[in-house]
Amino acid sequence: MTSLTVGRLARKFGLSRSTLLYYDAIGLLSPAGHVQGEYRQYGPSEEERLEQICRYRRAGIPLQEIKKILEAPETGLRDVLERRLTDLNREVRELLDQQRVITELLQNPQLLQQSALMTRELWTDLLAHSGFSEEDMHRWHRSFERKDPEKHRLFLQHLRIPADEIESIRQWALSPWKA
Amino acid sequence: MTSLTVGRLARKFGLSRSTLLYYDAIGLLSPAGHVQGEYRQYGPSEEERLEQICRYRRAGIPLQEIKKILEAPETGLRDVLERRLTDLNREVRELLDQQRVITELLQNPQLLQQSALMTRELWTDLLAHSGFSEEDMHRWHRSFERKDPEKHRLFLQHLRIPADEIESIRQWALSPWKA
DNA sequence: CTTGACCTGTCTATAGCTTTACACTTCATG
DNA sequence: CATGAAGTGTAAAGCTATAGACAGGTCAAG
Repeated sequence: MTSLTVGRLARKFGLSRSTLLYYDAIGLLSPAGHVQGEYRQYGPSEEERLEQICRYRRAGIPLQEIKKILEAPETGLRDVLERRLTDLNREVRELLDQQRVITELLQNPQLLQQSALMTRELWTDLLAHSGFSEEDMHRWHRSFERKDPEKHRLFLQHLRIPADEIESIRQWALSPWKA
Repeated sequence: MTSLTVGRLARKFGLSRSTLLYYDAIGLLSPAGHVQGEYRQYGPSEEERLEQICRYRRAGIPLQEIKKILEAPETGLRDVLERRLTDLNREVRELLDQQRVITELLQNPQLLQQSALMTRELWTDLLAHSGFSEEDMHRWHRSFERKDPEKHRLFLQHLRIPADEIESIRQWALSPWKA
């Protein structure tokens, strides 16, 4: 009798109890036999179903779509995945745009409303502290350089980096990355 | 009297009317003088404030944080931007993970539950149709190759690409990108 | 004055949960 | 068998940032 109550199942899958209750409420994953007032019992087939759900959720598929997929796997799975891939592309672009906006805000002392002296140390500290790996930085400088070389140059100047070093950074930005 | 009603202001800033109504409701941007039942009138100072709001919104800052920033610009702006940058980094990574999950799902015929013959044509069509540029594909193959070369090889095999071509694709993936 | 287009304020709904509330169960321990 | 901790049930509200429905107001043309 591999049968689990809601809390155990939640822990087993790294979800919260509320999440499973919610899945039950919307009819996405209901325990085997569940009468009013008694504990929910999830069997092996529910576990399998939940595994599927998690897989699709990790792909960012909305719960309603997951429901449809599990009801009729043959119809529309391709479509759903394809649509999600399209959306993902747009979302990634949007986030990268936001990164750009923030970095522009950060390099604009007027907007910071304090004559913060933004030096290279401050800048690299900030980015490192924000979880940018060296490679991330390389990618960031490269896209900056390619999108608007002049602005990139001004930005580097703003960080009080000497002219010759600016040039080498710009070269580095355009070169392939090597760890 | 450069005074606008809610709909006009919304159009001027490319927002929806509901958005401005919501900003009013949460006290983020309220029209100059507004008595119950009468039309909202937004003056020039409200427009300026809205401009700020949009700027921060484009950076993905939550409305509550924007409110705080506008109330006391000197305190915490740096912190907020820095936090947002951290979050952005995580979010981008999550989306890229989702892309990976989807592509894994798509390359798994069992999960597609139809013996779809995934050829290279299908694959590239799919990605192109999903808004991937050539450079995106290059980046994708590169990260795949680096994260798990063997899996990448198997995937290419799965697309029925001949062995010699697979090798050249893997080389291409690791080489720097050039338009 | 009436028609119609285009507003407006207010209220409700959306996704995907999380949080809170409170009473009831189960189970290991003493 | 009593006790306490940890778990469970249900129901409800809260969250973000909008979108949409709906009844009524405004205004120019005819």
